Amino acid sequence: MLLTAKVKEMQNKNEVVCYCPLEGIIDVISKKWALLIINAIGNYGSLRFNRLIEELRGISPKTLADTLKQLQNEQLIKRTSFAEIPPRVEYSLTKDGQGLREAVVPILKWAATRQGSKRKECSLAYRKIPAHKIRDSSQKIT
Amino acid sequence: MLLTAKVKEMQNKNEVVCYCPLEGIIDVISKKWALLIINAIGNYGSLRFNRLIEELRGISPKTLADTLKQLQNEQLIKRTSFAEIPPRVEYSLTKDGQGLREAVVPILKWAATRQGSKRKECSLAYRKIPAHKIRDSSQKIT
DNA sequence: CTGGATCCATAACGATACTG
DNA sequence: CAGTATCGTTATGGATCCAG
Repeated sequence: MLLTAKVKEMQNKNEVVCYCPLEGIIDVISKKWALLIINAIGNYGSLRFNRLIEELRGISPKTLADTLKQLQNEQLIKRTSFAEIPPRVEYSLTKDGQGLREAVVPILKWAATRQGSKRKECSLAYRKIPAHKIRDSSQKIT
Repeated sequence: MLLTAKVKEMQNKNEVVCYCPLEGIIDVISKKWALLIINAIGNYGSLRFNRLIEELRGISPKTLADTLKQLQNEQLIKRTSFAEIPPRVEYSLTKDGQGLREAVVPILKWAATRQGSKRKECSLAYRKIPAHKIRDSSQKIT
């Protein structure tokens, strides 16, 4: 049996999962700050630019701006700007963004329990970043 | 209530998941080929170097070698070399590696069903790569 | 056959200063 | 406040040739 035919048959039986949908997304989730940004916004419901700078201790405004734009292009976050003085912009998760935030949890749990992780405490690098904790969205911080 | 205290309380109740275990791992899974390599090996049980080159159409030997080394350091794959002429080396997944392979599936499924994916077929870039299909490990290809 | 060594192009990321 | 502009550093991946 040809490989392609075999794959097709398995796909019909729902035995095959494909990496194709990841195209584009893999470029996003592989970015250093992307998941942390999505999580930070998810933790609070919505966040402003400078608030994100504080949450993601160590990120530069340029990097944050770049990443936010990509996340918008992928429709993972929504940007809402208010015509006020001083200007105000809020970022929140789209439905897709919330979905991604939840889809990542299995990996986190796997990483937490695997053999290689001897760490009990959070590492210094991450302890400085409030956004490294995932909180249930029903328990938003105010 | 202080934020730190709040976090700790939620952690006890298992309501908080932390990104810290990802440190190190995030550098691995974020690499362009890492997930595809793990999946390719998982699809077959074990694979040789040049076989991987074929599966991952487009990867260069250096990139493959580099990535394989990282995956070994993270104990996600195991390298077995046989003292033969010509030399033979086989790569297989460790238990951790299999765990990661499964932990990724939710993200794949999320990506496949989300709004942004209008694609029915696999994109050209991925269609060329046999390893972009996840197969059940009980149905290895021979 | 399995890579190691070398060189190169590009992109990611950061620091800082500045603007509507 | 919410970014942009500019510059520099580093990390990543590819091409090619070579060696045990």
